[in-house]
Amino acid sequence: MKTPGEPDWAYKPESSPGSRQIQLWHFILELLRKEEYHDVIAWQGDYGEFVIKDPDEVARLWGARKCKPQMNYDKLSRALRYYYNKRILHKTKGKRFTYKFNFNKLVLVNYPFIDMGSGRGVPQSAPPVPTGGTHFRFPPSTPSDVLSSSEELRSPGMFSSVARRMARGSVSDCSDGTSTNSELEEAVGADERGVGPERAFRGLLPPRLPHDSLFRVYGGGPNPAGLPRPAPRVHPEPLSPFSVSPLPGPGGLLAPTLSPALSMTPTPHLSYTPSPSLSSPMMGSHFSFNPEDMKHYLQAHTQSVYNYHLSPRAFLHYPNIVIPQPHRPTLEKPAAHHLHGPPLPLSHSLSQQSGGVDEGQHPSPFKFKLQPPPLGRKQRESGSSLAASSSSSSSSQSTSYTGSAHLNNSGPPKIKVEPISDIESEEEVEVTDISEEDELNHIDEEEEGGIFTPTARRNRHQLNNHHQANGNLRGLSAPPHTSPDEDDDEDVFKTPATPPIGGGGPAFPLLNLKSEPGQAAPISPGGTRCIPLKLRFKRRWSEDQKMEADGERDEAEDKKVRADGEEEMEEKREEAGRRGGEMENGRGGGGVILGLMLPPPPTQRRASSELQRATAQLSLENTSC
DNA sequence: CTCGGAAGCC
DNA sequence: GGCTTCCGAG
Repeated sequence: MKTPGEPDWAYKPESSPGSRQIQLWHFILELLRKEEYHDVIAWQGDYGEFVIKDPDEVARLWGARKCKPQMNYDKLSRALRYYYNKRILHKTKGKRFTYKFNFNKLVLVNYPFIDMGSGRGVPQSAPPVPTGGTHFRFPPSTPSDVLSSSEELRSPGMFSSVARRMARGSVSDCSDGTSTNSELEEAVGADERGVGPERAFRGLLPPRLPHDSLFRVYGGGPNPAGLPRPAPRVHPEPLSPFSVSPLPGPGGLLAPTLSPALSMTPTPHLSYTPSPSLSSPMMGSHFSFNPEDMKHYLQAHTQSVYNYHLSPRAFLHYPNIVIPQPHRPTLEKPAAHHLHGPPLPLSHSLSQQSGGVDEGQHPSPFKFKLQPPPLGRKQRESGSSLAASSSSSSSSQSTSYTGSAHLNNSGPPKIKVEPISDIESEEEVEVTDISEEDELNHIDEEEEGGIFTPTARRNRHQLNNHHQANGNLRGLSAPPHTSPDEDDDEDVFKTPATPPIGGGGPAFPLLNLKSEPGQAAPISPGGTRCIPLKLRFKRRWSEDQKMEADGERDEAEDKKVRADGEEEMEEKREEAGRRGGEMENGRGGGGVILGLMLPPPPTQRRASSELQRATAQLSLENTSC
């Protein structure tokens, strides 16, 4: 029953956050969102960056959760390091016990309603993400559930069901599973009574939203038009890229919960953002839920980090959605700008692209897995030889975009956009094919989204090449040369977005370019590859910039604030990602991930708090062991 | 401290 | 697959 494209992992219950087999990163997220543990581990620094203040304690907690009394930081950190290759995390160099989630590309859109931060304390660095496992329990535990998951989304029941699950408590104890959680429980417990989780959810969402509704919600529905939102981008700190969720008000149904990520997304440059959002006075008139929005939304989900092991599938299928080719409406500007954000960040690009391509075709986009192929340093070093060959060859086919993308990026980071065509193929390919071509794609993916296919793995070394590839892509073969090193990896992380200036536009826009006719008609039908992407980008970019103006500025500032070598790069990318999430291949097929778009920081998360509480129960630790 | 290979467990 | 455990190296 699973659709062809869907990856197995999507179904895996075990990996789900709430499941017994909680994964370390879920656990970390969980701890991060609990105020109780702020002394032990907390967000700090920029996006997704967190510091383990008390390594031993974190290890202890982890050990407790996993019933591994022997756990210690050394081991835990090994596990964390293990995520480097998966692109889930990376180390913040120079800072002890400091790691950073790769939210950049990963959009946490899924499970939007999950709010992350419970604590108000949540900082700045906290991602707007749903944190922790607690919340996301979506992943069905059983196959049947899985199936249902999709249903859940659409049906009214979904939330409730979710809530129920949550209520049960995900954390299990080692022993039977029945036990509840200890520490957390208490904390949460009290609140919960007041509002049951279910209630909370329901409150958030109207009981029976058709899926349409949901989307609407996300899209813009949330804020009642009137919410006065604080200035969206107030964000003052560099740290808070993720801003906290913008939740609308308390009563809001959804809003809050709904993905902050989505809503927040500034998407400045998405030009055509559909922002239906209410808030904008201009458009406020009616928000109609556009297919685009949905699309965006869906896509976002697709890409979201959480997809990792969660099952996004649900989102995938929306056959009906047809995306018009968008184009950027210049007019509105993303109004979203501010607050609400439609989900779009990614989408636009995606939508356009995918719209055409993907969606229609395959619903299941998610092919991407986070795992990248890690090569060991050694391997890389030694491996260089291998790498060269395959990568180069593959490129040729890639569609124009790909190549173009590279070109653009060539400078600094490498970004790559997948070609649409590839995408499709990719889906299938992912696992199976590994032809040379694929390799390129994969590589690209890695850079962008961090998705890796098996193939990629093998050729990790090739990654080294990618740089070259980028340059060469269009061309074709990449020269062998390796420049491995950690930098690469990092680059990879960063890579995704990179827009030159603020706009991430360029890179992503590639896609748009395609679709956008209005502008410079950049692409001529046939020769996409040949076309001077740069020019296109440039134009596009300029437009975007105009549009983005506000948003960008902010971001720029943020960047300034920080300025660390690498980090800067990353951030840039990140930003790009956010803004431009567009680029990534939207098609789902590929797995691209996108940047998350983070939005401005609204602040409220009251509603969310309820959720949190509800979820809180889930518990972090089981003492039962 | 941090990294990552290798082996092993579930 | 996702760690856990151990460990040598930087």
